[in-house]
This record gives sequence, structure tokens and C-alpha cells, in this order.
Amino acid sequence: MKHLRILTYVAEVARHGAIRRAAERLNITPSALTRQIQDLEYELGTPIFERVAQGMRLNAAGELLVRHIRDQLSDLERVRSQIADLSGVRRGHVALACSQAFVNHVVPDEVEAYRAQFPQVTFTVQVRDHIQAVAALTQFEADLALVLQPPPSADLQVLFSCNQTLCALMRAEHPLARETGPVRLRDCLVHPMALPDRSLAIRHHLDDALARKGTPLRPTIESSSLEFLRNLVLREDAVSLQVPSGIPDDPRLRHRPIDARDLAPMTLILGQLRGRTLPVATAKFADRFASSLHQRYGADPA
Amino acid sequence: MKHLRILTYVAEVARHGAIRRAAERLNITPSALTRQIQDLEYELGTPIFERVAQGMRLNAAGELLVRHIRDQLSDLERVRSQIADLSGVRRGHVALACSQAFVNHVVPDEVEAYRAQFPQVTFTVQVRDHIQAVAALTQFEADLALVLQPPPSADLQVLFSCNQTLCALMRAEHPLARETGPVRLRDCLVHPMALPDRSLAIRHHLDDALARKGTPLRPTIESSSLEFLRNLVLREDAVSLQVPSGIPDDPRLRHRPIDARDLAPMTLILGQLRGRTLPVATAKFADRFASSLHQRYGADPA
DNA sequence: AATGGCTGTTGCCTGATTTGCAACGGGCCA
DNA sequence: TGGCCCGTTGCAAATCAGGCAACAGCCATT
Repeated sequence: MKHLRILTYVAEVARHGAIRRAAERLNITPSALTRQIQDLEYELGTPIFERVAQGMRLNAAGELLVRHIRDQLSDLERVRSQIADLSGVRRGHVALACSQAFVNHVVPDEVEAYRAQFPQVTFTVQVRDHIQAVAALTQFEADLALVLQPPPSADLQVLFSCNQTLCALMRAEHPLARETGPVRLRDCLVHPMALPDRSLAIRHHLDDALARKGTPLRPTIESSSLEFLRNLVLREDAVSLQVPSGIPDDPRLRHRPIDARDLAPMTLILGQLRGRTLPVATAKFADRFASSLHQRYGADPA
Repeated sequence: MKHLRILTYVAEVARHGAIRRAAERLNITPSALTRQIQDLEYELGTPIFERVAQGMRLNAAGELLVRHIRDQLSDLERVRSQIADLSGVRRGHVALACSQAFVNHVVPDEVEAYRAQFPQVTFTVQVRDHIQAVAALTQFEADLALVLQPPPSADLQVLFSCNQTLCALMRAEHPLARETGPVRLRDCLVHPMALPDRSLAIRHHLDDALARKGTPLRPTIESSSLEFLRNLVLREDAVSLQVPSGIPDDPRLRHRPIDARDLAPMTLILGQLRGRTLPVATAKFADRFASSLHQRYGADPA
């Protein structure tokens, strides 16, 4: 859309806080960019950026304008999607921010299923922690977020939620794998623990629970990568703690839920930015995703 | 705002249903206009107008787009107004559609009072009948509407409403002017009646009431101009029926309310388009207007 | 059936706007 | 103090929107 060139310019400068960096991203020269912004400021009758030594920072007027610009770009996307929908082809783009736990099968399965029916729909999937995922929604960098234990936020509108019981994860030869069914946390703690680090919601949840009990937590291995932890568990008799939706279907792995007396379940949430009307393709995908999660993990307790 | 040139082009063509007429309004040539629209349609990947012999008609995609354009223009106006507000000056524009009955003192008084405090705020006041006034809101041609007996509409959000009792209006020398206080309708009907015609809500209200009673109505003079009727009443012993808010403060005129047994009061409504966020200046004006109407005409019965 | 009036559209040209290039001045930090 | 990054400016090239005039199609009136 040609006519909103200037608007994307402003948005990009606001994002990068510098004309030169923004110009590079936009494939134009800084001079063209600075002039466009000057023109716009002249039209508005007020500066929208504060010129500081390090670059450009939005002022109050700029904040208002940028919010409008983002709303508008998103709204136009919605309209275009609706228009494409009129001619029968479902086109569009879905930007999803999700926690690491869902890159195994939850998200890929869903994307595959949707694309099988509507191949014209494109996807971007960003892996972010629970805090950043919600931030991505408010920044219009993502349309949907699938996360564990998101921070309470007025901006987050829940489309689906359910409980996820943490599971002890070990290799098939592990002593704990001889039995099935719930396992007590204390029985896990006698083994070397391979735990998510504090960048992940699982660890926060665990720390909170243990802090209340006064049990000290001494992980043998910490990592920000669930995949790394799983690979490690395959190599020694360590135990990891992960949510069921994040555990791949691997015959060499076993998992048993942690006894409900030891750990409360975590909350899985699919959400969007409150008040935003999503493009048809995105809304449809969100809809299906919610009902598919419902089938997998049971009723939405909300 | 330079960048939405194309959008205003589309809106104008949609409004006039013809490129040549729209081009004239926009002070450009039809060729420039047709090319802009072709470019836009190319960008969207679909036509937005149906070419018919009589000109251009929006198709379904165009309807969606035009709605988006109107929303966006209105939203930008709101943002600009907010930005101006940051620097302390209250700037902005108020577009009001009102019934003829209010051009005497209600609206001019209010506009004058507001402009005395915020001279940077500009106004357009369109006189429309009750139907068209509501239409003006939905077409984004007006921000506010002040009307009598508006048609029930989901698009109309009431900001203030009150009752207006119809009054018999006559010159000071008229026999009916010898008394004050309520007057029965039958006492009016023995005199020549100078009534609003069916383009005005007052007449509809009157016709409805009389149709229920079976009383035939034989107006001696009909007019779409309340002002004309008043001028006529000054010249002979005719009686007109008008709402109090439309009667000027003229020593040569007298008015007496119609007895409540004969005619139900009419409803005066100040409203805006439902769901629309008005620019600060407009919202502030609407606010004041509502409370000023409250002072003049009493409580909002809603 | 022909004509005149309306519609949108197209080719060609001109003027305005936008962009790129290169250079400049200013703040910051080693 | 020198190097580096920042935004900005003058000037020239490229791009784009606009105007003019001509054209084809539809429709009602003659």
C-alpha cells in the first residue's frame, strides 16, 4: 500500500530509535527519511520526535501518533484479508508468539493442519518467554500468543486456557520409569535434576512452590533450552521437569505427572490483544486452534 | 495529511458515484482520478468499483474499504486533536447536524459560548431533518446530531435527551394570546393553522396524534420552513405549532403549551455515532452541550 | 436509426515530489 | 584530540501525479 509509506517510516524510526538504522531497514537513505519526518512534523504542527545525541526518541505526540499508525496498519491488514475472503480464497498472515514448550508438536501440528486447507495463509512463529510474548501482542508484533502462566495483563484477552500438570521427564531406563502414574516430587529430587532456568515460566512456577514449602532446590543442570534438557536426560539418569505439551513422542523418553499434592498445575493460555479485531484468516486460525487445544487438553476452565 | 490523498479520492468517488463529479469536487482532472483508483485496485488485487454506464458503484470489497477509510480519517482527526491538546491549545472541528428548530438560539448560543473559550475550534452546522441527521452521523458527515424524535437506530448513541412540549404560536394580538398557560388543541383548530410540512418531525408527531383521535387536520398553510411560518403568524391571526426551543425571543410573538391531554411531548435528542471516539474538542463540546441542555430543559429522562 | 450527452479510460507531456549522493556540523567517548 | 555515530542540508537524478485532448461505450432523446 503505497500511501502509508510515511507511516511505516515513522513506525520504523520509532522502533529503532535512529534514522540511519531505520533507513537501512527500509532500504532508503537517511536523507529521504529525515525529510519525510520533517514534512510530517510540519503538517502536524509539532515535532513527534525528540532529537537526542543517540538518535530519535518519540515524544508524547509521537506516542499518540505511533499508536494510531499501528492500529491503522493492523486494521488495514484486517480489511485486506476480508476483501480477499470475498473472492473465496482465504489469504492472510498469522503471527504467533509462543513459549518454547509448544514448538514440538502443538504449534507445528496446528499450522500444518491449517495450511493444508488454506495454503495461501502464511505464518511467522516467534519463540518468546511468557513476558515477552504478551509484549509482542501489545507491540503488534504478534497476533496471537500461546504461553504458560502469562503475567496478568489487561491487554491480554484469553481465547482458551487449560491446566497443564508438570511432568517428571526421564529416559526409559531410568529407575523412576519402572512405574507409571503420578510421582512425588521428593522421589525426583534424589536424582540429578536438569531444570529449565529462570527465563522459563516452568522454573518460576517450581521455585514459587518450593519456596512455600521451604524445600531448597539444587538443580544439577540448568538451561534455557528445553530441547537441551531433553537431550541431556537421554544421556544420563537425570530428571527434568516439563509440561506434557512440550514433551515429544520419543520412545526413549518417559514422563510421569508430578503428584498434585506437590505442585499445582500450570495454566496454558491462548490469547490475543484485547479489543483488537483480527483479520479473518487469523481469527479463523485462532478459533480452530482453541478448539483443537480443547480436544487435546480438555475444557477451558474459564 | 498528504498521505491519505488517495483515500479521500476513493471516498469522494464513492460518495458521488462518478469519477467526473468527484474530480470536480477534488479540483483535479478525471484522468488523474481514474489512474489513482486503478493503481489502488491493482494493489488490492481486486476492483473496488463496479463500472456501470452511469458511473462507479462500490462493490462488496469497496464497501469494506470505504468503511475502513472513513474510520481511519475520523480516527486520525481524533489523534490530531489529542496532539494539539498536548500543547495546551484546544484545536479541532465540530460538525453538527441539527433540526431547523434549533438554529434560533439553542445551537448558536452554545457555539458562541464554546468559541469564546476555545477560539481555535471551528464548526460546521448542517440543518437536516431527523432522518437525514442520523444518516449524517453514519456517513461521518457529522460528529453530533441534535434532533427531535429521531428514528430508533442502533447507530445512534444518546448523549442527552429530554421532552419538548409542542406550543401553539401566535402573534401578541391574537385572541388566544389573551390567556397564558396550557391551551387545548381544539381551541387552536378553530383558527387558521400554519403548520410545518411532512419533512419536519413536528408534523409527523401531530399527524400521528390526530390520526389516533380521528380528528382531521386541515392546515391552512404548510411550509418546510419554521421561520416562514413564524413570519406568517406575525401577519395574520393564524396559529402555528412549534417546539419551545425553536421559538425566538420576539416580543411580537406569544406561545402557549398544548394541553398534555391532547398531545404527548416530543423527544429532543443529542447523539453521536455509537462506538465512535470523538476528537477531544468535539467530545468536550458535546459534554458541555449536554449539560447546558440539561440546565435549560431539565433532567435527562434516560 | 441517428445524435448528443454522459460515462470512464488512454497517450503524451509537464511540473511537482521523492530519493540518492556527498558533505557538514554536533555530541560522545576513548 | 581523533574517530564514530548521530541528524541534516544542497544539488541532481528519478519517479510520480496531474493536465490536456482524444477515444470508446452506453443511454436517452430526436
